[in-house]
Amino acid sequence: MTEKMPGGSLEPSAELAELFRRTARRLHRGTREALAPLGLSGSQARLVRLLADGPLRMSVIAERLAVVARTVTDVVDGAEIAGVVARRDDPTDRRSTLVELTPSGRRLLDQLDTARSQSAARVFGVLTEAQRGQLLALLHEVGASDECSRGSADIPADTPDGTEAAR
Amino acid sequence: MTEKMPGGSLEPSAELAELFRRTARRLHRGTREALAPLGLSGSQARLVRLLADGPLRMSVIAERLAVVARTVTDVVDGAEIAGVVARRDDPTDRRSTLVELTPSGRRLLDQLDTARSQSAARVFGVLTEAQRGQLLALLHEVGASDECSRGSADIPADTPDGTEAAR
DNA sequence: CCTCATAATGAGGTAGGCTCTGTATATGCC
DNA sequence: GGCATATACAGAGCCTACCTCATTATGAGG
Repeated sequence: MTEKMPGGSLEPSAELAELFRRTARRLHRGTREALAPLGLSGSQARLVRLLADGPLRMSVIAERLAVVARTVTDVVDGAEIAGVVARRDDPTDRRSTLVELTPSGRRLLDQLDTARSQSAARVFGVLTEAQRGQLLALLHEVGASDECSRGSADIPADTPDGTEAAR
Repeated sequence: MTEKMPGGSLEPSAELAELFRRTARRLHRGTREALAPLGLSGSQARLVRLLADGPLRMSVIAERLAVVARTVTDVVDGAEIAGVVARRDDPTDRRSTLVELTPSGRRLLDQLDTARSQSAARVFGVLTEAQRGQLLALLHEVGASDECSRGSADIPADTPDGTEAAR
């Protein structure tokens, strides 16, 4: 199965990866176009959605968005400039900062949802309801195996196994 | 779980998009890590693989990689610096340039294949063979509906009302 | 007080795209 | 032959979305 196939045939996993890449890129583009009129980037939009339920600390945001903390600073910076979120001191810990939606950010929530649904539908709309369910289930399964390979917040010192240590 | 359901406005497509994004990112990371020891970036690796069957014109590469022509210049630049491809004049058309693998690039093909398979397997390995087939079929279907979003030619600009035009 | 951990951020980098502009070269047409 | 147009590439510069490393506050514990 790992032998190469002259003529362009690919192994299932590799082809899967290729197709995945393409589709993800299509989604990315579509999302960006849908978001452009709202003045938000994709990350900023995800941040806004994340804050719909209330203020969060930067570090919590990092974890939820599965990015390193430093990245959150930039995302929040951008969203703050766009006027959709605001930083506020955490009264319980003076080291940390809370990020919350501004009224204008809150008003955007609906549009964000619409934009996302529309751009997603442009890609997945060709599937039947049942197929979308299938795809969803498969992706959930694939995603469920993701626990130690990706540290949203670091995993600095002791990697238990080290199979993935590449930095 | 991390999603609330605001009146059911979270459609399956949107969740699909989110999951897709995450998985694609995981793939991307894995690929990059697998490629790092070979000294290639992901684009460069795709280029090398594309050239396995013989030299190609820049414009053809752009089409196959689904990027704009200008991007190919940079990818080829990088791959040329890495010593895995070389530019050559097209004898049949003095306007165009052919890109071909160097011997060292050709030697990399196997490793590239291995790296890709391994990193893809790390993500999709949790699925059964049948599930992978299912996923592949679904992605093919999704991808088949593409056609008009690539930035190489087209865009007939037939929406003069401007409400939806993002370009 | 001293030390260590944690929270956020400043500085700087990478990958992978994009556009707009400019410049050869080839070819069709008058 | 001369000119317009299409093709192919490159320079310059922008973007998103990440990353690492080092630094500054602050908190917690001995």
